[in-house]
Amino acid sequence: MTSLPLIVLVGPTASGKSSLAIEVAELLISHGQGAEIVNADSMLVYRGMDIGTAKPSPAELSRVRHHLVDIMDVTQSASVAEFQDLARAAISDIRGRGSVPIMVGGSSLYVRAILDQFEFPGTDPAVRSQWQAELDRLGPEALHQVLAARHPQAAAGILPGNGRRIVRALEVIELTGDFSPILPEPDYALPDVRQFGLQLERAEMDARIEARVHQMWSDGLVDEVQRLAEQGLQGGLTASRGLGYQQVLAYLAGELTEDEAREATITGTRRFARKQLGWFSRDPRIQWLPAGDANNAALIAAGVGLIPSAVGD
RNA sequence: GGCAGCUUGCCCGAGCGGCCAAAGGGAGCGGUCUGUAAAACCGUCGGCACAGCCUACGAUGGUUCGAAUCCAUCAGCUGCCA
Repeated sequence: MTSLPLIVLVGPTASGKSSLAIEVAELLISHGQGAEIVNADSMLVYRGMDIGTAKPSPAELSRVRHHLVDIMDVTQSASVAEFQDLARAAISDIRGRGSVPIMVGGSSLYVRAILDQFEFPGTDPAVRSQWQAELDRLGPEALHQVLAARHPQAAAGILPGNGRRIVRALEVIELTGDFSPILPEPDYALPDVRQFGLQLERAEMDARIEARVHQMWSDGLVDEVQRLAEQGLQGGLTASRGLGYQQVLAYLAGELTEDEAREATITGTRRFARKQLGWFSRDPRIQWLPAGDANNAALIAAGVGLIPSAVGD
């Protein structure tokens, strides 16, 4: 074959993306086709964040080669732009050795940044921290005025309460002279991309999430967070915001009871899953499959033409 | 058993005679998004035949032109007294 497809698995948390990826990979491997998994999840990259991220177990990870898992300390900040580079590099390496890359992602921005025509203006820590300081001093509304004075169009596209985006816009304007708050149209930058989404009903999704969070607690999430806290988890911009981690940190700081932390993790995860659904449902290129269906791996492998279809079509 | 307090919309919680369908928060629902996206932000949020009406502030009955707000009785919860 001339080119190998890039299989992309998306869908809400707890829909079974990670294990399906392993299944698909193993199925391909059993047909003599190499396959490797690329993680596109901002939390799985962190070493030590295992229980709360529902990271595949060491045994599962050893069954199929995984990329971009356990590559950072919790004090480092993962960022989309960095992910874009790392993931694209991993994908082309995998293809280079004749294997099929299978990417698993939970957030649309990360997935699209990797797959689509998507360019990020640079960043400068000094400039950033200067505007961040301004934000702390003036508050978001006042800073929005500053932005409006410098670049009315950018300001128009950002709500006055959204301090984070205002800071970034000011940073980019200072660096490049311009800033566009508009997301580009879907347009693949990589060849042969095939996106599959796992779909499930809300009630089912909510039930899975709740069960999963309870499981995390009994698996020792609190201990895990305690351990990570000793490594400076609170200081990590991204890692400390992870669902479950954020809440347990609040519990350990005495701001929540343990029960409240667990409940907050459940509702937070539910909200996140709904947002994921929203993001992905707007991408018409995704082909949807029912989550949990035993035939999914075969359907995907056959669907991209890598194994003969068992059902015949 | 006696005394004191509490009972508000899906949840938490303010209100203490009219301006109350009832502040605020959470959840839910909808939306935004280019270097923290498991983030940040915004809208909506009792029902309907919708500038009006209906239902609603533990239950029932009263006082009042008018009550979530005052009184009485009942029910449940909490604290002190045994």
